[in-house]
Amino acid sequence: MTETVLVAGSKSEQAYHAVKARIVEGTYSPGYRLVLAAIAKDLRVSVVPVREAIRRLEAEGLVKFERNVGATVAGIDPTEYLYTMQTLSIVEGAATAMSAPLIDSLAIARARAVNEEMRECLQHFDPVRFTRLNQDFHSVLFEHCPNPHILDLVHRGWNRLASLRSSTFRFVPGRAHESVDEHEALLQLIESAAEADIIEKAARLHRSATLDAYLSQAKNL
Amino acid sequence: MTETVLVAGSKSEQAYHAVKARIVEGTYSPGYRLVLAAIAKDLRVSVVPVREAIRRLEAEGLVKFERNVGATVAGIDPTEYLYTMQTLSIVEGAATAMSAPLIDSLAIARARAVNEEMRECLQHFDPVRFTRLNQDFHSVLFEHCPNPHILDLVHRGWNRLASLRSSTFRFVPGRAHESVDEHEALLQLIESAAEADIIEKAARLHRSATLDAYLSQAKNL
DNA sequence: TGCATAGTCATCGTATACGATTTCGTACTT
DNA sequence: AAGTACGAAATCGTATACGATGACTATGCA
Repeated sequence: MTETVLVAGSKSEQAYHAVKARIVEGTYSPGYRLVLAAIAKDLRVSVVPVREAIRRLEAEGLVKFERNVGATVAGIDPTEYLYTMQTLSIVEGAATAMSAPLIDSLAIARARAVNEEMRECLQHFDPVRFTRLNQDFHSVLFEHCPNPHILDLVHRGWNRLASLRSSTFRFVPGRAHESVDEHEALLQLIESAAEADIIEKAARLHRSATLDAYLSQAKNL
Repeated sequence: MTETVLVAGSKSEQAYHAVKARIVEGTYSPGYRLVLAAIAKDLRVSVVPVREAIRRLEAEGLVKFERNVGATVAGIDPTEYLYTMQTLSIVEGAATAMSAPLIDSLAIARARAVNEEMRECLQHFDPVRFTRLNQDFHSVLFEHCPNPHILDLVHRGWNRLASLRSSTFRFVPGRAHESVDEHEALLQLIESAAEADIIEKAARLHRSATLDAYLSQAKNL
């Protein structure tokens, strides 16, 4: 398995994807200090493309940047988490609703299969695996969204959440069960070609509920 | 009046704001070819900070970038316009709804005053002025949104629309009158502390209606 | 002993230089 | 006359180099 991506195009691209990957997979955990020279040496490029990469990641909110000081991996303080989830609930809800009429029965079946895997996963609960399946499931639902801007916003939201090291469900394991049920309900709405409004609201609430669970959990700490 | 901004901080910042300003105010119109060296010479800096600025603008969608070819001011082909308006309808609707409970009566009065100006403006219709007032009006409504991510998305949407040279209402003057009425309706909803759902839907429809008007207009060309 | 200040080190910010790629124009061939 | 191929100019991409800024440490004074 080659470490460096082959199709990388420009060095800036390479650097961008490399750093992003390390953030998402947790090699660079929140608060990690991103030193340009060090990354450049590591990737065998000069600092210039690395700078560009960092700035792009900053624009996506994965990295916090301070002039003349440096870049750090954006922490997920609880406030940020709230903002991100709230934003995602809105854009993902919209994306799912817009996507729904375009989802064929094959894709529905695929999503349902993933959801069944999630249900099985409830037995020997593994939050990390569960979270990845969760993303897979939702991807099927919103990926057909015809508006690329909205789709992009959804992706950005998921990316930011991914930089939470492991998983939302580590904090709120109780949500996992409900989550699976709500997924099935969502699928049935889509199959029955429900109104866009209805689907949007369901998708939005599904996410808000996870956020609420997290918040009431956090309050007890 | 000094041409260069004083608080500009880094050269990258300077370049970013300078180029952005020129795009928004129309000095660089859509399709304009942004040549790094030329801009750098013009701003008395080297190309490196200009590159960074361009990349940031690319991330915001104001600039289209092609490897080894160059950057151009993002055109507003009708499709892009549609996507942007659709996205804006969603995030602005949400922002307005979240903002609504925090708007005090003073701000309401201010918004109403702006709307009255718009109504007067209907007599000797000036699309550019009308559009600016329109932005002022909506700013009052969504600016209190407590979620900075969502607010940022709204601003980005408006910025992209601003790079339309003059005005939406140049194309759909018929919408102007209805628009003013819908504004008043929105204000009354907010004053009466209507449910967030209701406000969100109203704000969203208000924008979609403009989009629909544009689309049916465009179909006739 | 504690705080202030100066000096050094790490790191970022920008300029300049050169190599790589694309595009456009011109000349040649069919 | 039209199309293709070659070459030159324009522009981008990256590396290296140096200046600027902020952080840390050590030393001296209160």
